[in-house]
Amino acid sequence: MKKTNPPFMSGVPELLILRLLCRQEMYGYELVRAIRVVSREAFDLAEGVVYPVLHTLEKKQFLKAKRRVIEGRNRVYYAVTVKGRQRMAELIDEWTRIKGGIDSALGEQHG
Amino acid sequence: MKKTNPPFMSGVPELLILRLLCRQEMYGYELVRAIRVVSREAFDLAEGVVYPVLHTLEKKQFLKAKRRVIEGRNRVYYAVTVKGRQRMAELIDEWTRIKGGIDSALGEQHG
DNA sequence: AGTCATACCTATAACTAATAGGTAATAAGC
DNA sequence: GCTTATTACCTATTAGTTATAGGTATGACT
Repeated sequence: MKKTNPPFMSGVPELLILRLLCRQEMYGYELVRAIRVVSREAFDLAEGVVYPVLHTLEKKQFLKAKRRVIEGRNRVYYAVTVKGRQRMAELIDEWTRIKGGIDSALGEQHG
Repeated sequence: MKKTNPPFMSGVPELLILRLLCRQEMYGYELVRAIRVVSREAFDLAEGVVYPVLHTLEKKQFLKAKRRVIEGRNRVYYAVTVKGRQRMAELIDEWTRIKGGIDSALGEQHG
């Protein structure tokens, strides 16, 4: 039995990754830890989540990958493209809209 | 080409439906319009979305269905069970956690 | 008779996060 | 020298959910 399709998580990994990479280039393993930090431990996305998203975003030309060897280690750094920035802006708009919709449906007593 | 799995929508129909039915019993067709209203037009869930969710929630015993004939029309009213209220509380907790995580990841400049 | 609104339903598709593995190199501890 | 932990990458599979696009039937209104 596997716990999949958890509520409210669709689009979240993509948004977090684009947001972090907009600030600075990073590699996958680094992103996994950064997501924990910037979300204040709200998210703890496994590598098995992050890497496939990176590959998908690269295929869609939202990211550009650069392979580098640092301290004898092979790293794949990702940078956000112009298309990627547009995508992030769209996602933030969607997020804002949906957050507003849910919160007004819940009413103010639920914050 | 079909637009499926839109970002940030997972869990949303379930939460909205539980929330509305917690206030009062409603039937599916009524829910479709109510969702538009309480979300201030942020959501416009089609009947093809709402009905399957209702059936799933009933199977999981989060809802109880009562068939009635009103003004010559057949309606299926749904009421939230105790289990359903617990489920809604869990969903709201999740929502709060995830909203907090995303907003702190985005930073305050994005509201 | 014909159209619109009401009221219910299902089959299919598309996608996506999560799990559970796997590989390989370096660093640290004993 | 050997073992373990950390770094760093990867993929196959599953499970489940929203969205679309249809369909059926009744009553109201023209």
